[in-house]
Order: sequence, then structure tokens, then C-alpha cells
Amino acid sequence: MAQSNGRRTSRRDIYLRLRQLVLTLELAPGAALSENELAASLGVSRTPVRESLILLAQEGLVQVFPKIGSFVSRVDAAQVADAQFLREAVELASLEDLPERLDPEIVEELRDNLERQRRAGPDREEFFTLDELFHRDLMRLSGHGNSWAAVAAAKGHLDRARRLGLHGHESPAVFADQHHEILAAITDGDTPGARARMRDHLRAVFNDIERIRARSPELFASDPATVPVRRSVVVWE
Amino acid sequence: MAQSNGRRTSRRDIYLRLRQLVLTLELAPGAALSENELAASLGVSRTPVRESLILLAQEGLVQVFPKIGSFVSRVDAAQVADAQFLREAVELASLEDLPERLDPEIVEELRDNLERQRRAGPDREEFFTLDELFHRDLMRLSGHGNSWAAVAAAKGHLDRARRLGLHGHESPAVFADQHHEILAAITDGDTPGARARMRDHLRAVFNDIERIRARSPELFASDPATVPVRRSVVVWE
DNA sequence: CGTGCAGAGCTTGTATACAAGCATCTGTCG
DNA sequence: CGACAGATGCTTGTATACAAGCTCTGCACG
Repeated sequence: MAQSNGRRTSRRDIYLRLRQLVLTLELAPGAALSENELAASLGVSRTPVRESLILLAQEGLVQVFPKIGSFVSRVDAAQVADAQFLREAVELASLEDLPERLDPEIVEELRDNLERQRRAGPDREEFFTLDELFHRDLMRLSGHGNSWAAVAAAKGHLDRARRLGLHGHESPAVFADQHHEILAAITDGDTPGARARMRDHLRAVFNDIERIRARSPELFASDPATVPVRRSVVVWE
Repeated sequence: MAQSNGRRTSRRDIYLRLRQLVLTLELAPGAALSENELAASLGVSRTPVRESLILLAQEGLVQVFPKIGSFVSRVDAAQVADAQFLREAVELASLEDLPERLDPEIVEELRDNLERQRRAGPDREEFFTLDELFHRDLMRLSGHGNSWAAVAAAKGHLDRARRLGLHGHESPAVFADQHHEILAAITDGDTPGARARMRDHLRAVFNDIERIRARSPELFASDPATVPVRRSVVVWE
């Protein structure tokens, strides 16, 4: 998932930082990004900023229009649905490959994680981090931890849509309960039950999105080739 | 899947060209890539070459070691297995979403494709192109054509391993027959049958790889942090 | 003959300069 | 007052210069 090996480079820092800002919606969908502004703001030259934007563009999180400008891509309903399909397919298939004997270390991690999810309280961002780790660790149980990276790379649009959902009234506690039930079914060796609960959970997350879209249409891309507006300035720090 | 919009840029050309060379094994796994050499060879400056390599690195097809060098990544058995799992999960799940009434246009395309697979003869590269299109069109049948891009992005290592396999004695005709059976089951409305044949097909492809690995271990990464050797020069044109 | 050290020649990372093109603003004309 | 045209300032794409660091060669020395 990482693009570089070991060494700390400013490009890597900036890439991760910008990515985080986009995924957490601190950089709003549709916001204009200027390589020059970002470079000045971050105290580096255009080069590492530009290379970071290129990577984000490949992930679909940013759109770069040559000679026009770069923009945080609007949440694309089609891409959200694609990511949902991909995620569901992979996570459900992963459950089929659970070993007879679960790695007790990972199970312990999952239980700790669940406990922290319960205590997370109103901090949505913390819950999201835990949620991400939970699903990744579930895949590690069946030896497919690395495949999570491919899912994670493709689900940027889905994550942003989910954050829009959680900014609303839906409580993380509901999801934490669903997580608990999934893990319980797994440790009981009830694979079909785990599948069913996992599917219900993922679809519950997904079903919120249409509701959000009705409420905040400006954050979604209506047209694939939506017109970018340069002048909307970014104030992100 | 593409990283840029519309406009033709030399980066896009170079990226696609290098990617093709890596996937077709014309650039051998482990080969050293020099930004300067490539730039001179392609008649451009380092910038577009470098940016292309960064993208390929993010896909896992190239490894960039700062201040040391860039190398075509060796085929990683673990990544091949990951891609296989991902692909199987997604393609099988896609079959579950087949509509009652199949799009006749896509079915026609698939039949044409099969016919051309039969006629492909000894040209492995042509067969690979057709194979790729066949699987993508199958996913289009259930409306998940776009998700194919995510799979395609993750299966670079798998594709290279498959090419190593087809360079051996395995005949494309066997795979063409399997493709035919899959499509037949789909058009018969026999989803379970299609699933079974699809799984057998994908695993048949996968099972060749271990055999190849025994025969050509130097193309595979033994250690995750394999030592790169700079001096192995590339002669690719 | 083996070993160690130093320098040269690569490598990629970053900064900067220039090129080409789109969007917007301003001034002018109808 | 409205519409059109040109200049201006912004954008990204590409080329080039410099910086920092690793590898390897060649030579001196034990």
C-alpha cells in the first residue's frame, strides 16, 4: 500500500497528511487545491506536493485537470457502490477461509478493540480508526490481512460517504454492537452466522449513504465530468 | 483507473508504456530501472519518467529505493496469492448479481471474444488481452464493470505469474474451453454451475504458478527485502 | 594475496525555471 | 446598460540544477 520503502521522505509525509485530510473531510469534496499554495503552506517546493497529488489522483481522491487546477473529488455515488460491492465480496469471502483454530493474539486484539469502541464516546474519528482496525484484523484471522490493503485503496469514496453519515445522527454504538455479534459468531465457529451478520452490518453502513446524499447533494458528483470551480479557496489549517 | 483526465500528457504515455512492458515481462522482474536512462531512452526529461515510476511503485510493480535505485519488483508469491484471493472473491460475488435478463450486447461481445480466443493460436499476448476483456465483460453483465478496475490494479503480480505460466507448456485452448463453459452456464441461468466453473478456472490458472516458481526461482522474491543489484542493465528495445 | 579505505560515479529527492493554456477581470464599444 | 475582446494572473506539465547518500572500483598496505 505504501509507495516507498523505509526511508522518510517529505513526499511520503505530505501524501499521508493530504490523504488523511481528504478522508476525514477536513478538505471538503470539491475544494480547490493549488500545488503552489500547498507547497508554500507546507514549507516545501512544488515537487513533493505535486507527486503526492498524482498519487491521490490515482486513488480517485483528487482530480487533476491539466492547466486548470486540482480538486478534491466529490463523493461519487457510483464509486461508493463499487467500493461497497468490492468490500462485501472480499470480507465475506475472507470469512470462508477462517482456520479451525483462531490466532489467540489477534482475537485478543479484536476484543480490546471492541472494548475501546464502546468507550469511544462522541469522538467519531477515533471510532473510525478502531473500525478500520477491526475489519482489517478480521481479515488477518483468515490470513488475508494483506488483501485488506487493496480494499482500503479502493474505498476512499466509501469512507468519505460513511463519515458524512456519522456526522449525522447515527450512533457508533449500533455499529459497535454489530461488530460484537460478528466476532461472537466467529469465535463460536458459526461461519454462516458470521457471514449473515457481516453482510447486514456492511449494508447498514451503506444504506445510510442515500439518505446523506439527499441532505447534502453538493458534496456528491452529479455528473461524471463535474465542472470544477477554481475560486473556492481552501482554509484547512 | 486512469490517473488523469482527458488531456494527453507524456507522463500518461510513459506510464502506460512502462506498465505494459512490466506486465508482459519485457522488463524482467528484478531489472534495474534508471530514471536518467529511461528519460534519455524515451527522449524526455526525468520528470514524467519519475512520476510514472512513482505510480508503478504504488501498484507494487516497481520498487524505488531512495538514493539506491529503482527496480522492477520480483514476482512476490504472497502478492500473487493475495491477488488470487481478491479476484476469486470479486468475480464469484459478481456472478451472484447477474440480472434476470442479460444485456444481449455484452453477451454478443463475449461470444465474439470466445471465437477469437479459439483462433488466437500461438500468440500468447493476444490471448491475454482477450482473456482480460472476457473477465471484465463478465463483470459488466452484473453491473460491476467498474469494480474490475480495482481488481486489475491489484493483480499485477498475478498477471506476471500467469504469463510465466503461459510461456511454459500450458495451452491457452484449455482456458478458452473453460471460458466457454462459464459463459454457457451463465446464459443457461445456472448460477451455481457458473460459480463452480469459474472457481475451477481461476484455481487452475493459479495452480500453475507453484510449478513455474520451482522452475524459475530467480524471478520470484524470496525475501521481502530482496537485495537489489544495480548493475544488471536493461536492454528493452 | 587478502583486506581496508578513499574517492569517483552513480542513484533518487528536492528546488527552481520556463512553457503552454484556461479563467477571469477589465476596458471599450455598440 | 450589455456584450465582446484582450490582457493578466493563475493553473499544471516539463526541463534542469543542485543536494544528499549509497555502491563500487581501484589502490595502498599489511
